[in-house]
Amino acid sequence: MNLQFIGEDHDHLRCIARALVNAERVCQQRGRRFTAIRRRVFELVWQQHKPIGAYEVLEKLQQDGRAAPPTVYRALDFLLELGLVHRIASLNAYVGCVHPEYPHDGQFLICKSCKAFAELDAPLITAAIEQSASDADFEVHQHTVEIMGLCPRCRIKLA
Amino acid sequence: MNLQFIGEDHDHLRCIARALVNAERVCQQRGRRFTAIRRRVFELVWQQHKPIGAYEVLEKLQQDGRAAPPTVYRALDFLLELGLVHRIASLNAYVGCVHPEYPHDGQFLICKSCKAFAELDAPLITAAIEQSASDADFEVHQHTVEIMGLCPRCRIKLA
DNA sequence: TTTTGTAATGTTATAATATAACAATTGAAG
DNA sequence: CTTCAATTGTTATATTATAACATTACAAAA
Repeated sequence: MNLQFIGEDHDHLRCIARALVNAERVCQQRGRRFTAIRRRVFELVWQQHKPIGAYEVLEKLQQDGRAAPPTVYRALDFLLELGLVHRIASLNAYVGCVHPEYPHDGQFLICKSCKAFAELDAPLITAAIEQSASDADFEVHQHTVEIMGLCPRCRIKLA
Repeated sequence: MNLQFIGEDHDHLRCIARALVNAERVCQQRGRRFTAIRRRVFELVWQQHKPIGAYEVLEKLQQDGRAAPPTVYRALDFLLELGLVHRIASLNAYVGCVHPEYPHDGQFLICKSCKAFAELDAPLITAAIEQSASDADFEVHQHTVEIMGLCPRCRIKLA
């Protein structure tokens, strides 16, 4: 399964709304509370279709009132645990997960120019990783795949 | 091409010596200076077959005399630029590159238990990434692949 | 409905990782 | 030698993340 980069016509309010419904359902299914803070952090991460840093989330959260780093990191940790957001290790940043129905490692295309990202869940990549690991007699628990380059739109713009 | 995990019989002094010769050659070919500090940092990164943090390198460097963070980060940046070491983003740590003959993105198997790593350069993974990116009309510049799990030895030990 | 225990959040401080800015030194090429 | 660029030294600080402990909120038992 494959998510492409979003286009001009993307209805982001609808997109966030759908993500929120998903998140609520996931929390309910797992018996976890989707508290006000968690919801707010989740919305802030989704508000841009770009990776966002924890301290950037914090700043936005502080516009609503007082908040300190642990508040943000706890919420992010919670969302990560439930697979509602992913962490981009190479950027120290976070993105909303597009299909949190089941836990998974995402694979990410990230545009160096506009910072837009797309989440993949490419069986081909996963299979290649499993194959290579198995050749080395290695047992895979988790993988990080972060692909940097130019998104379709920026390729054209910068051509 | 594929590097497996090292075994009991591994002659690490020889291994480091070979790496140093490689590094010297790479520097010479590219007209860059392999200074005392750079050499020392390179040795320290190679001294363990595990990822090492910048501040861990710093501590060891300080055993020789005074040193501050920028010294370490500059040396690491230099070595990264020449492809003599790789950075493991998910660990904020560094590893020696096993085949610095040409610049490349490594792919890494990292044991959660003993922290040993193996560097892959698996065409299958690279091809899968290229394919997936191309499907999304994305132009790949660089990729990060970090696979966490259990190495062969720890699989047995923990079984 | 009070009690009570756990989960969640608040708060302060600090750890861990990384870079900026500028001064001093070194070393190779002219 | 001189001079210029690369390298290193030094101090300060930015950025990312967590520890530790106090307080609050909430759901379920009594």
